[in-house]
Amino acid sequence: MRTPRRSAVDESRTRTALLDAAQGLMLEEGYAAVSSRRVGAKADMNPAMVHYYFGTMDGLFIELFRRGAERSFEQLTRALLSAQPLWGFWEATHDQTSSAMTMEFIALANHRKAIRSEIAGYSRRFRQTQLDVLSRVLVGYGVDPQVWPPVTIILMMAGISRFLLIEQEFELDTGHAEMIAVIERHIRELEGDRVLDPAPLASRDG
Amino acid sequence: MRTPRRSAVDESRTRTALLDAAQGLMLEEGYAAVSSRRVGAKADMNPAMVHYYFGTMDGLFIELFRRGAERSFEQLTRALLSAQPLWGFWEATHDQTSSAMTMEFIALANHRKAIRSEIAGYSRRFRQTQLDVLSRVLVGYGVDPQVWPPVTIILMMAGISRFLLIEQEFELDTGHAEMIAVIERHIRELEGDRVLDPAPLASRDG
DNA sequence: GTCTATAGCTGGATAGAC
DNA sequence: GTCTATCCAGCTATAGAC
Repeated sequence: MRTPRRSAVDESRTRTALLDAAQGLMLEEGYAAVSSRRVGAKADMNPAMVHYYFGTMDGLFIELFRRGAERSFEQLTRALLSAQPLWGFWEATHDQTSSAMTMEFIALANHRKAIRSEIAGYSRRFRQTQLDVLSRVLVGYGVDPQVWPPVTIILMMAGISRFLLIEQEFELDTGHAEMIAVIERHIRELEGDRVLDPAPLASRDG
Repeated sequence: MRTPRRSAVDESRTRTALLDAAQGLMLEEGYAAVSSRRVGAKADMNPAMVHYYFGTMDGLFIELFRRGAERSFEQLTRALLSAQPLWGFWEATHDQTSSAMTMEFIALANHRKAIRSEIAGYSRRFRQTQLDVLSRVLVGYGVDPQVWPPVTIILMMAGISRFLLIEQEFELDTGHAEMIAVIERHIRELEGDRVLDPAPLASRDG
């Protein structure tokens, strides 16, 4: 009997507007801009609403993190279950918004301990899912796990992708095209050309 | 006739103590903990000293960033000019303190524009130096630049290293050992076993 | 160079009216 | 659910004594 995932208050339009406002501020000006007053102003609402819906600012941050994480997890799952899981995963790691939010939360975690454990928990879950699916996929492609353990391929793609995204925010792009080309060459060797919007398998031949 | 690099005020003990205090706070509690009051308290000094030495908080942050960047640059140069430049570079990317500070400054840059251009400028300089040296080195090792352009090797090592460091701060280490093993296996193929504290070439048979 | 004092602002949180 | 009013804390920055 845990807390129900969705209470009445979770679905309120006001609540969603506050989360949206907080996310906007975080992306545009960093987490330090996310104050109850500024969130209220951006959502055209009274600052006191933040406390009514989330209690404390920590509460707001945690709910915002969870909302984003759940969305990313759905995106990840869809990517991994598609016909080209490697391509899907690689593209999922490019999500600019999600990556920028993650960076802010990582910085936040330094002085908000509740955020820290939230991030750690979700990260474990993400990694496990990636590993479960891609381990099977890579073995299927004939990649020798002694030479390239699946987890290293995941860490490489995730790490490089995030690094490039961060650099992009500073208008640095030296070598980015070459880096992407090298990675995609390897993906292509395993999984063929990227097929955009591939038809679901079930619909083939009706 | 630009501003001289080192004025009298630059070498003051007080100034150094303030920078040290700011750095400590930043690492322990994140950039948001770096206020003139807290820096003053940590350095056992009056908060007004911060404004005397740095003018504004932005001034403090910029000087702190530069001090760290200069130190890292010296470390990088030493690593690249050593007998095993690839090993040296790889190890330089592991600097926990430097990486954590960089993360904080990246987050800061989101709402402090002066920081943003400071980071971009130094990053370009770092990348250029890495590229100049490692391009020659890798060609010397016989790495085909058509298949593995030097810049991709740099980006891979830097990106992966930072990713692992971030995860470590959240007590995540799944696959880290395997990832490091794979990278070091490749470095070893090019540059042999790591020789710790190698004697300078000049002293051999000297 | 160092300190006190203080102006002026922004923020978190709550009580209580409606 | 929403809003007003308010308390208290912490912050930057400056003026001016020593």
